[in-house]
Amino acid sequence: MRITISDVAALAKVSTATVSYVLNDSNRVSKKTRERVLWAVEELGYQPNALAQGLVKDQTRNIALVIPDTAESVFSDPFFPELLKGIGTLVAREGYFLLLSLMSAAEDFSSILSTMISQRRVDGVILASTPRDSEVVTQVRHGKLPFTIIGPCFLSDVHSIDIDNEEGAYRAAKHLIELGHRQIGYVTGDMRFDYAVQRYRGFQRALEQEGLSSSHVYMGDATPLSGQRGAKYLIESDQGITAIACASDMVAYGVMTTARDLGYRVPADLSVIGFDDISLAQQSEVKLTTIRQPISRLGYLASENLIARLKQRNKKIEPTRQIIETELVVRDSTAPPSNVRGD
Amino acid sequence: MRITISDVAALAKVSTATVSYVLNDSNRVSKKTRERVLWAVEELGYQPNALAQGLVKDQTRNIALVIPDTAESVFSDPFFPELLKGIGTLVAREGYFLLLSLMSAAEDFSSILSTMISQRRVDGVILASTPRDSEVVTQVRHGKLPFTIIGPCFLSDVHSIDIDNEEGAYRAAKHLIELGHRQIGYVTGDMRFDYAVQRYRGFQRALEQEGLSSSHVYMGDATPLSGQRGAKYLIESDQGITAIACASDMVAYGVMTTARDLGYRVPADLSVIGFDDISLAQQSEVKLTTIRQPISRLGYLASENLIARLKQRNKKIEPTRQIIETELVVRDSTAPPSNVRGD
DNA sequence: TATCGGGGCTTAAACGGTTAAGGCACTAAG
DNA sequence: CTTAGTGCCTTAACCGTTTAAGCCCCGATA
Repeated sequence: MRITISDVAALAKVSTATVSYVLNDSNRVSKKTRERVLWAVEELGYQPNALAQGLVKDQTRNIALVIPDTAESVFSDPFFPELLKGIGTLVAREGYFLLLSLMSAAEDFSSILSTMISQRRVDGVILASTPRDSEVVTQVRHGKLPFTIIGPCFLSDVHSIDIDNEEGAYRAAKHLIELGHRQIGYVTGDMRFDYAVQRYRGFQRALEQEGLSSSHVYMGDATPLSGQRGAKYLIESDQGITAIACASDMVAYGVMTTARDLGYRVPADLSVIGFDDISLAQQSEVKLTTIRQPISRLGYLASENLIARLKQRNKKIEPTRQIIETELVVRDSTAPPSNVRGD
Repeated sequence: MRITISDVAALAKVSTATVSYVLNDSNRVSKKTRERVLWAVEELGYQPNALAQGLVKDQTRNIALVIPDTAESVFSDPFFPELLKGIGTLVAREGYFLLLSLMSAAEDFSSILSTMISQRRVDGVILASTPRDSEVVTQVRHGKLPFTIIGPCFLSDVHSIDIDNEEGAYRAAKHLIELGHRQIGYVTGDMRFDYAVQRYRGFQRALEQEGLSSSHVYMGDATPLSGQRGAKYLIESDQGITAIACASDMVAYGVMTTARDLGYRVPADLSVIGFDDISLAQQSEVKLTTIRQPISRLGYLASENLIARLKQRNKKIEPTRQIIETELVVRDSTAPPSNVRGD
């Protein structure tokens, strides 16, 4: 049998109430008694039972991380581990625990999710990489728990945090234009996700602003494979494309390998720019120019937002939508096009 | 306020005990009453509070997944997401929830771990990618909870599951030898982990069995970067190496990129074989020959083992060590060496 | 001296379930 | 007509905490 508060109380020769007061709100107890209690706690190695504590306080100190991604992309993309790192850091520091809920693992995800919420297994929820029109958001909202969304979100009364995808992609395209490129291709991500749509829009805006054609586009799905196909398609369509912007680094990776296979040197014959700045991008033979998004920071801030609200309990905090800026990181995969260089 | 068992009892005009009996052990209640109770449950959308239930039953239905990896490797390696997939599948199916505990996220990991255990937040623990000599194992064992280890483990009274690393690496080397290679290099993983040591031994055994030199070795750390360095080192040492075996696919990836940079074509001038069979390996321009380890299956079986024991409660189950076989997957990155092909 | 105030502890009632034990009504057996 | 047995439900104790309310004692005040 485990050590309970009664064992401590007996050893310290006080009631369980006193022990509890010492442990929670210690200035109500005399110094002498408090020390005796703390000694007993130490002596027995007492730790309060989280369930009993939670039952009376109506809190679990658990936070759910929900990834309702239908695709495998969460798993092949290093996005997820990075995010987890940021979330895990703050959650651990604040004395919370992380309950992981992966859609891909479950036959009936929505029932598992609602079970988790209505059984009160968590105090709050972090929602990441939700596809557009996902009913998961509705469901979580219905659970009446505080929750924070990481990624695009168009609901006004919801706390969310995201990077500026549109602006990021705009900067990427702008960078290529400033290098002198005029025929620029684009390989999209999975357009069922809003981030992919937003990035595509940023690309488009930059090109149209300069009066360039933004029609060299391949619809991909965020995998390296779609990058390979995209590169093949764009290069072989033979419209003199000298640069390809990509919706993600993984896509850019695929683009680069195929470009090389087709005899194009990067960046001499073809400039490639990615989006994300995953660590792999710095380990490829041609270091990828990309748009850095602070993924783990995103996770950190989301947990911070959620935990702050959990601490307040009743006091309402006004819903916020935080947008984190991205950053252009110039490495080796982009250069002026050969005709410009020649001049 | 939430709906409790009393609300259901009131609506169904029975005592809370009856409701509980219906929900748990329904053949003790008359059909008529049972139906009325079930109707009330449905009507109110009642879900039992997990904390209250856990308190009296002394179980949480939470399982901890502990990754005490110090290195970043868990995050850059796709091993982790795959594992999660396997674990998540069974855990969800059995009505458990997954509590994630990542070392890299925590300042004081061991205190977080012991808190989690002694506060009784979980019923059991799955331990993955534990480095050799990690005190985490001791700590978990001290918690007196059932736990299962994924990966190498030399303790006899512990449940563990692993792949046959030694045999896998042996097969990889054997494959190269059978193709006709005689000068074979090896890039190791992070040798602080036993899996890396075991794989290295398998490689060594195969070569020594054939009377070949097993001294062309580069000590890596499981990253693509160390693969790049390893390739450079092995090729430039100029001992006529025609093939390189790698401790992991990520390493093999690095080896291939550098080999190509140095003007070696894969597999014409250099054969490369990996280990893991991660999905990226099939998306590279030269599809990687590798040793497949069923990572997600490993996770699945580990959870299966743990959950089976949780269901038994008191009845002891004899500790087992399961070893899963690996499989050679021949793709495009290996071929006979040019001198042999020439004949 | 009686009253009051307050510090410092304890008592006991929650929290929301489970489950052993008991009670009640009815039927079958002696 | 009692007794025993059985099916079905309820009562109440319990799990391990927290916390409002109460009690006791002591010193200060009137």
